[in-house]
Amino acid sequence: MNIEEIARRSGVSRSTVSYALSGKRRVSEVTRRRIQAVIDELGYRPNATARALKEGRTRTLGLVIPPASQRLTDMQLGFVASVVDAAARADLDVLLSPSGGEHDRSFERMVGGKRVDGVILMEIRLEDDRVAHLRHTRLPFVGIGRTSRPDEMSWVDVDYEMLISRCVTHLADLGHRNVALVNRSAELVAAGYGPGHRALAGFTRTVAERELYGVQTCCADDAQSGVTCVERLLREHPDLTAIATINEAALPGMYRALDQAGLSVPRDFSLIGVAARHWAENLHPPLTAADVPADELGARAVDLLLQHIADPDTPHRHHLVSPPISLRGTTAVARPR
Amino acid sequence: MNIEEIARRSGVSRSTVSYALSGKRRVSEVTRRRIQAVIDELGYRPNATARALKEGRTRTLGLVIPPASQRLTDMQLGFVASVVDAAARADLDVLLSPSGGEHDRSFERMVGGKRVDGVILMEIRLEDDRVAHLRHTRLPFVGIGRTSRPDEMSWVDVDYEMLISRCVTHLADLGHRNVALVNRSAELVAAGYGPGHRALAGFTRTVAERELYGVQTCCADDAQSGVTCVERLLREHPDLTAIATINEAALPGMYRALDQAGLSVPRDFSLIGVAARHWAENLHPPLTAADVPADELGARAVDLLLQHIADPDTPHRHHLVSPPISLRGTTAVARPR
DNA sequence: TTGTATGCGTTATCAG
DNA sequence: CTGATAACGCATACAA
Repeated sequence: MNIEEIARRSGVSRSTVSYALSGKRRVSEVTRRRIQAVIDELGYRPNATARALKEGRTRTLGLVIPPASQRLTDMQLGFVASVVDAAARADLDVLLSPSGGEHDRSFERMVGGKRVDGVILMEIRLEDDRVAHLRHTRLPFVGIGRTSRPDEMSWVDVDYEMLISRCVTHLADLGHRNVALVNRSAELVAAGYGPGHRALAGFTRTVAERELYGVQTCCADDAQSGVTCVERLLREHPDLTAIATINEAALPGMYRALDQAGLSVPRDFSLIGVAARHWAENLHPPLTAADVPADELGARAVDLLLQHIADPDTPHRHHLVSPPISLRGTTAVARPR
Repeated sequence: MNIEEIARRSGVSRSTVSYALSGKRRVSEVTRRRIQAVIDELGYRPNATARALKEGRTRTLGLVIPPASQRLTDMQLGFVASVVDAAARADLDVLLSPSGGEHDRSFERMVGGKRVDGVILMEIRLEDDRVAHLRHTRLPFVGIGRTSRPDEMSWVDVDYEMLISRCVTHLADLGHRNVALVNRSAELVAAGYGPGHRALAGFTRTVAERELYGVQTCCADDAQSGVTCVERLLREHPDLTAIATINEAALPGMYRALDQAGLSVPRDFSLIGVAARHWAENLHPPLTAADVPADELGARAVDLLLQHIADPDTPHRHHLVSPPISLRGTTAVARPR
């Protein structure tokens, strides 16, 4: 059933039906009523595809997420949820593209096929082919995360460098002299994943400033890796009294390893990090952490994207958040092991 | 840039370009080469919207998820990931609709606007308006979950009744006589959420069969609620020695409450449940649980949906899984408190 | 082996 | 206030 059918049954032309629906030109009250009655009776809804073809826009946003195979972190899930939510508030749908590498089929379909009016890109690398590609196509897009050239695009991001710096400062203030950074996976960091690099930069800088002894290690994004990673750290660096981390997924394992090493948190060992609030609160004891406002970032990303869609010449804008550290149960004054 | 432009620049007609691309009729090698060269040079990709309008299908699957505001459980996230993955393998995209209630705008857009070739429905209630609506529109759909009339649709589901029954049996075998069921949220159960009702049925039945004392309670889907819920259970039912649950999100809080009550798991108190494997393994100690194979279910749902799309008259099919309980660290022989 | 013409369902312009 | 009609970009039946 299409607009033609409604028109016929209402005894009017297709254009009148269209205008009755859109309100873009006056339609007499009686015919409007008659049309509406037919529409209600048949349950007619305009075909979105035909409309998109005619209007040149799909009323759809693309969301590029990390490949589904690797489980999304709680923070990433928060981004997805808030993007979908914000889009729904603007009556827009969200098309998902699970694409990590550069020449991904679903990404290509979405962008090349003009399936969306704009794209939100997650898990951006310092050098990211997808960014180059999107810039070239002139399709509006916004990053949750940024490349090494911040001015080339609009983005929202978490200031990992600042946050890890604050974490180290907090540990130093508590008297910790030997601290470690547990980063994201080696693959991710090797691929130029921004947060990994920026966290390391913040760690290195602050360790130097406070004249601490610092060690950095990568760790795969899962609990088991968290266990082995912390076991190794404790073994190879017996003086360690604190860990800072940006690796949410490894945290449960890190807790477990500390527990099994007979170290009580925070009495014997301090733990601090950057994480989604729910994640931090759900750990036991709850993690002292900079709570990333995933909701706000996702909503902001959608806002920025909508601006670019409305006016492609909108200058690039950026939104860098550095939420304060919420003191919970996992940091305390240093105590030699 | 469109197919017309490619045709002009290649000195052929639009249809020849189209056929060169689709391979649906012979095109001489030379012209094919020439066309391909132009396409490569301009980076042309057929417009997906126009193609969808012409072909009458969108190459897109709709995935209806619980409203993003309420955080998805790990299991639900697993479903989403596996659906997206399976769809990508079939070169299909996934459109997300965060819709809980009946008259949701995004759901209506997706279904009424014919934006998708088929729908996968999550978090189905025993009586679900969306199911009725989809049946009425004759749009192919598959449930992850099922209504009270299993034969009215195709679905995949977890046999919560069976699984909770097995959990209770396991507890009874260990000598537990006073056990509790921690269900999903009261709102969800009141709304007729299937797993909540079926878990309760399995619990009630098995408690009776084994002549145990059983108590059931709802609990909101978050850690804090898990804490208060277990605190209350321990207070009001001092003889309780074990809990079975299907509430993933509450589990961290349940652990915490037991810990704070001075009860060591599993020595003083047993805990068992139904959960995604990663979730169970990440808890500390790892939860003895029936591991829901979210990946398999999501992939199966896509399979079923593709069959219905290919042939709308395919009879309804069902896939009910009841994975075995993985013994981990949280159940032991009953010890009176 | 290739070209022409039609229609998918809308919206919007032009005419009345 | 309303109707006829031309696009939107593509795929395909029909001609040649």
